[in-house]
Amino acid sequence: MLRLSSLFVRTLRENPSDAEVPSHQLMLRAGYIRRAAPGGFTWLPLGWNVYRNVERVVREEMDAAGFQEVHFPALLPREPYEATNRWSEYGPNLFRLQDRRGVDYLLGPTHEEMFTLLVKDLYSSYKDLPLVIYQIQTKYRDEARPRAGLLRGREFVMKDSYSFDIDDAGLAKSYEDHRAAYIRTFERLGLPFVIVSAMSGAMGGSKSEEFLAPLEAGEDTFVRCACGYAANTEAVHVPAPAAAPIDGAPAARVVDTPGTPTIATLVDLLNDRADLRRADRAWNAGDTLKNVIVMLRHPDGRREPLAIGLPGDREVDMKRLEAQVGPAEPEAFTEADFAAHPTLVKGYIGPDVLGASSSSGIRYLVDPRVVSGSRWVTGANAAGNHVVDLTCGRDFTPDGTIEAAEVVAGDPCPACAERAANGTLEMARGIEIGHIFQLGRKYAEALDLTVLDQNGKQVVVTMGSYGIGVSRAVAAIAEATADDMGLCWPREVAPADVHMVIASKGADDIAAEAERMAAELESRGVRVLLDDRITVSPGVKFKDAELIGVPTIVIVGKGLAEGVIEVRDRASNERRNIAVASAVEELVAECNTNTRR
RNA sequence: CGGGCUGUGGCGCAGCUUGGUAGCGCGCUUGACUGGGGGUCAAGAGGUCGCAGGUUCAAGUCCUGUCAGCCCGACCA
Repeated sequence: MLRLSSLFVRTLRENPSDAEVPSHQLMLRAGYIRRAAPGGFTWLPLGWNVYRNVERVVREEMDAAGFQEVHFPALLPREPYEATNRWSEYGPNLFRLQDRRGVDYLLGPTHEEMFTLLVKDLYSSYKDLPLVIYQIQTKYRDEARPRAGLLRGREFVMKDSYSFDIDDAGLAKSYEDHRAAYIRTFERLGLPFVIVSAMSGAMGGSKSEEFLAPLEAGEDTFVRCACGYAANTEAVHVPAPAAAPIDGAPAARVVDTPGTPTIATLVDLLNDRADLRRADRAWNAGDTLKNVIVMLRHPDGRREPLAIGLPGDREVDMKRLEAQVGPAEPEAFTEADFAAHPTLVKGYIGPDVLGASSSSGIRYLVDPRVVSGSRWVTGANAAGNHVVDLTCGRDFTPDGTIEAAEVVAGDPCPACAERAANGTLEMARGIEIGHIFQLGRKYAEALDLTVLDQNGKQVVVTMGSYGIGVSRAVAAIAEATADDMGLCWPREVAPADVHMVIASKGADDIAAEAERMAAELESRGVRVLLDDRITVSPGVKFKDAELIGVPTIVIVGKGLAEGVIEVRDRASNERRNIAVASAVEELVAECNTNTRR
């Protein structure tokens, strides 16, 4: 039994000024956590209690799925990370340190290498596979900007698991097993979530999905549609409109458009000039074809220019672009680069000089909306000149398409488009609480993890990695369930089942009866947090109970004279009186309606 | 790493413009009253004003530097 008279906690009446998001504010105010370092938090008894419950649920679901728990050190040697290049690739986000002899170590940001080596150490036959092992471990990442309390720290707890399979079909199965286990886990945690497809980045065709808790405090932007489609913005495939016939399209003509280096100035000029005005409607930015040049830096250091053609009403989304061109990294096209490519006239770049076989030789990829037969106003490769009715497939042929344009609310939903429906996308924010990933053979190859197959041949193992942010999930649950009175935990993770308030001076008959009931509840497996403080007024106790957020609040007070106590549901705020005689029975039943322990 | 804001008892803040005894509310301690919604009264404890230089007879206040926190952006297996 927890007693508020002795519990190591101090609730705050006001929000600390350095906390912004609700979960952070409330967990500080209710005495669950204290900041200990930039991006590092101390768990106080109430917080640690909740943390352990979340961890227990995660562990139970992993075990139930047949995954086996192991535990690595957080302090790791450099060599394995050297083999996969991540010692350098991880960059400043990696916490590095040296021992007394100057030997390099790191604090593990994630453990793919170590798991791969462990399996290599022990296993060598296809008969040993499939295998899934996991750990619940403190991770370290030197985040440039820790924020929002537990939501992005530099030290946090992650459940990371890794699957090892002999072939792609096995990997797909392991992946689906994890997906199902994650769904069960988050449902038990009472955490609302959406599963969005994510980009696999440098890994090519591998599959990856994120579990996002759809909450404003989240850092991830995703899109969703009423039809159920949801995706990370990086993974959205823009539906291509139907190609238009080229025959009959008006001939392209170059027009003099002085002083129009930007889309806005160009559109204004088109609408102002009688000879250029459209008959059917005004010109808008979406009628123009903007050609953006970026420089790609390949892992080997090679730099390659890339031209991206997209409708003028859209910006290039750097995250979407990066996801497309990885492992190369896009950089700005500098003045020096322009100088090295004199055919490119800044502000007036047109498709004529773009493309692998053009005069510039620059690869030219366009937005999927630039389909054959579409007509555009675009640069004429001379300062102050644009070309109108330049028709794709007749006047220019791009080298391919690229998903690099920003996605905005109201864009057509790709899933709907496939079945000729017309749903539109809305933008939403989410907290990434889980990520499942078909890694493939990258780590197994780098670290030479092979097994013998049925034919006695060495084959490279294929892997998946799967993460749940355990400490982050605590904050996400707080965020998802809190209301304007305070925290409001689902019973499964709450620090107690019943918060019993003694609404009297204490040390009297009322207190004695409360003590008796609390003890009996505990003996029946109900976790009780008893507010037995004798010098604290009832109002303070009620406020604290609401702030602390235990799901059932029981008030033992003046009703006792009529043989009743009051029971309140923290979430719904419903209250009712129950007879003292049957109180324990009723409370036991109430606390078991949600399973736990 | 860029932009903005902020550092004054455990928490929230005022004081800084115009340099001169460090203040308020909450919390904490003691006592009395009160006892179903952060109650009342009285008496207390607790702060080298983020840090380091500088200007000055005198710096929380002015100047320079630096560190830290928060927010936005960049970054984020």
